[in-house]
Amino acid sequence: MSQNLETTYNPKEIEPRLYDKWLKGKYFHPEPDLSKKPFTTVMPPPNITGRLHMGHALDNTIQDIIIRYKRMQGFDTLWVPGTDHAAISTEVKVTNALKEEGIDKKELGREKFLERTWKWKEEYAGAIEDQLKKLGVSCDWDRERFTMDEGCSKAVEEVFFHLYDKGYMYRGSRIINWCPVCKTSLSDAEVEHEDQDGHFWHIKYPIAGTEDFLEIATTRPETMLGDTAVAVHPDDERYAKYVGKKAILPLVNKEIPIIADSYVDMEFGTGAVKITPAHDPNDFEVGKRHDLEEINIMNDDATINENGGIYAGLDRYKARERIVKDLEEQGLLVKIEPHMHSVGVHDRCHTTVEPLIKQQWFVKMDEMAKPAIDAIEKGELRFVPERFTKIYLHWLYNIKDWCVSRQIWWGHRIPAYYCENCGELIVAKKTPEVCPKCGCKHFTQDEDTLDTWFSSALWPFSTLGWPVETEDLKYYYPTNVLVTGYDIIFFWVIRMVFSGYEQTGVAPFDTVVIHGLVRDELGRKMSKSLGNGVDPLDMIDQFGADALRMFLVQGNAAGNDIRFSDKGLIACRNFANKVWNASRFIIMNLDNADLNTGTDSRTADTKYEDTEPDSHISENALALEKLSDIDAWIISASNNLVREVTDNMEKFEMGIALQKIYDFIWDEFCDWYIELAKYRIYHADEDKESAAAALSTLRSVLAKALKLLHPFLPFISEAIYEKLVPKDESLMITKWPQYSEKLSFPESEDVLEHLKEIVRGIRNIRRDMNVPVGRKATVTVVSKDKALCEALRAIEVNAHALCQANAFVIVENEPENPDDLVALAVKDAVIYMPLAELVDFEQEIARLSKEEERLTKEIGRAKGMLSNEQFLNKAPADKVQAERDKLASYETMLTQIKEELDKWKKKL
RNA sequence: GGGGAUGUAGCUCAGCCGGUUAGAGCGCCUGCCUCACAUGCAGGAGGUCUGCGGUUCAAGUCCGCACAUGCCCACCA
Repeated sequence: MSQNLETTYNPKEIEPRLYDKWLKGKYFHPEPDLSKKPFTTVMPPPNITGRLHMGHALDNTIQDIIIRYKRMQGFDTLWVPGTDHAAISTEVKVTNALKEEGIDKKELGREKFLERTWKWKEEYAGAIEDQLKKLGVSCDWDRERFTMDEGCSKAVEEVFFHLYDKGYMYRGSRIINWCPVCKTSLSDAEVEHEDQDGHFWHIKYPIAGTEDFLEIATTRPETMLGDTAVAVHPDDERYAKYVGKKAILPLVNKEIPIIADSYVDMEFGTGAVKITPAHDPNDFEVGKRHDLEEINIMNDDATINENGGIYAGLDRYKARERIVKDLEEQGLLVKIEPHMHSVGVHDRCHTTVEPLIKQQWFVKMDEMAKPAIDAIEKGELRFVPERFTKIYLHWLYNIKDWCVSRQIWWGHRIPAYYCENCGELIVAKKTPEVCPKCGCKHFTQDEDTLDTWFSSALWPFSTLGWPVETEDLKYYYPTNVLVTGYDIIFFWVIRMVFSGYEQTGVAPFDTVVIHGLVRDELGRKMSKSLGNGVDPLDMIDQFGADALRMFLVQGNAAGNDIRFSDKGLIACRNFANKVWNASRFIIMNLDNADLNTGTDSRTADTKYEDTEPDSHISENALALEKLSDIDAWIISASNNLVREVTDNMEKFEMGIALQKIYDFIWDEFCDWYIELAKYRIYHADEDKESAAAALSTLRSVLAKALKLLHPFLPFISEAIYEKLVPKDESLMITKWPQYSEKLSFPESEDVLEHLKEIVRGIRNIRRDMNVPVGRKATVTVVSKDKALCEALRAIEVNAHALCQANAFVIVENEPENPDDLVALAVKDAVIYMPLAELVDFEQEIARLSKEEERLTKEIGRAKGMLSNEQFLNKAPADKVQAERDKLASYETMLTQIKEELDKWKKKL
């Protein structure tokens, strides 16, 4: 069969048009409205280093779902988009791009390099914006920001001055992480630890004036060129006699002190440690305690410098080889052991970092960490899911000062100047006129720029205008929710929180919604080197933005990783198609009805959709129409759905909320309600009012479902809604439905359940007895339940399609010739089908026996529970009663089954 | 070394406050081109909820231990 295009939803035609419509309607753009409550979120700014990946798609989908939901709830919603300059990453990219053109960065010079990088920024920020638009995000593009734009730069400066004045920003010579490839310092957070196979070299250090040696063990023999002591534990009796003496540093032939320090672990290695204060953070601390000399033996590219004597000029690893060889030749190498150890690498380029002593700018963290810690206890900040609170607190409790200066060009330049004459440091907005110390008029600005996270830390308020007290800042700040991945809690979330408290006195948001990573089909991280990345735009192109969005949130609990699969994506696309077709059916029939009655049913209000307290809904309105039990059921079910979805949205359980909508639309609405309503619609001439009630219900319930669906699948829901309710407005600004007691009809739900079981029962009898599909049978249902009988009429009129019946009879009394009939008890009803029209006895006996077994088992279980004194005494009354009811109904059914079985066995 | 996560159908995953017969999608099997949809419809098979112990009238759910697999943090040379 060839595909009929009209019957398949085609997102490509619809999505761009609707996004334009939204933009033109300015629906994403709010102005502070004091009559409303604000709801604000800021977008984690994507780096301008390249295209968006699945992680961005996930992050922004979640934000869009939240923001669309809140917008429909009537909040004045603001979502601020933007991009991040991504200092080191971008500098590396641009440098490489230049290199390919044969241009050397250094030769090009700072100014020209920055010009070039700004061009890069324009290009990539634009591409990112386009990509986000394809995803359907409803952020306010009029307020789009960039971490290096004028306002954000102003904020950065302001914060720098503030911290400097307070003494929280200081310049100091300390041991820092150095990337020899990027040639810049790094913060601790930018260093990743990797376990590597290494070696443990045992080396003899002769003790001056004796024949003795101290045997030390090291993983980095090349650093011995910078050794300024050997340390042992103060309680170590093996070495006590040497403490205070001198060791002779091999190769260098220099005397260094033997000191005692409790940092040394007696159990580990030989218990004697070489101390290299300039190239190891621990040794640095030991050095400070013992006032040791710090000898830097490395250049910025990790080659050995002039302090390394004959090894000068060698790369650190080359030097290691030579040193080991030389030690061996001198008989000072005792042994080499294999040793696993953890090595710090730069998270951007994976180069092994080198601890070096450098003059850098630091932010003092201990005081600023305090309010960020208290925020949790005071309830001013919470994580969803909650378990991430621990990670957050753990980092804060162990926080160290933040090295914020970077030796690169792309970034916010540090506003510090040095007097060219006396070196006096002046922190100021502009180049100072005169040195207050020496009167000199010549200054040099600090060459360094700030860590990229320094500006992102201010993002929630810098984007709203801070430090200027703008209307936006007053109204929209503090923001409400922040959505981000767990991998960036340290880098970003924590720094925003303490910056928010320090600069604005409040937490920058109250809720942090954490999501996981998108992995590939095999559970691996998506990465460039593996080549397993999936481009979200490709997926949107193939399946539509709605399908991608749906895939990213469905069936996933908050904070858990997601495994990408195109099969999952196809299932989501199929759902979109299902919604499309159900809607097509409804709209088509509404149109037909209009033709028949001469009215336009679509412009009428959707009666059961808008359930605001003062709306037109009333008992009266319901009574006026010929609503059947089935209509009442779907209205009631959709009403319950509203409550469930809203509850889950409030908890940020978006996966569950979507699942409920999915189940409702597909299983309840399409598979049952629409099927049951068909006959009434097709036979409108027989009963106009009934058809009208069905159509009205279809339209109302669909409209409600579309609203609930909209935050998740904004395009298709809007596309259908504009056809269903052709008013000049957008679904995205309609009211979020509310649960209403008036639309709750629990009895109808029971009736429906019963009815479903009857239909399934009939289908099952047919199947078990191998009745050919073409063969119709007469079905008789016996029941004294009035409501059920009424509801059964829906089947009666449509029995041919629903259960292949050529006749469907509902009666109160048992049939006179039960022996000639197959019977199936379903609660208070019994289904009879004539034996002559069916066939297989054995199948029927098998079916009944299976049922008998099941019921017997259930009765046993229920009886067990009910004979348990403890259960009767301790369980809540309704649970006990529920169990009694179950037992009674099982027993009735079992009796009937047994009679049936006897009957069939006799026939055999 | 510390912290946390995960373990449920063949696969990928849901499962709220402990309480009907543990669910979905995909895959598989059977039958259907039924006038919204074959991106569909009606059915079916498939589960010792990792294991052990505990709390409870009642445990996939809460607690403890064990095992397995990811992850994050950490200065052991």
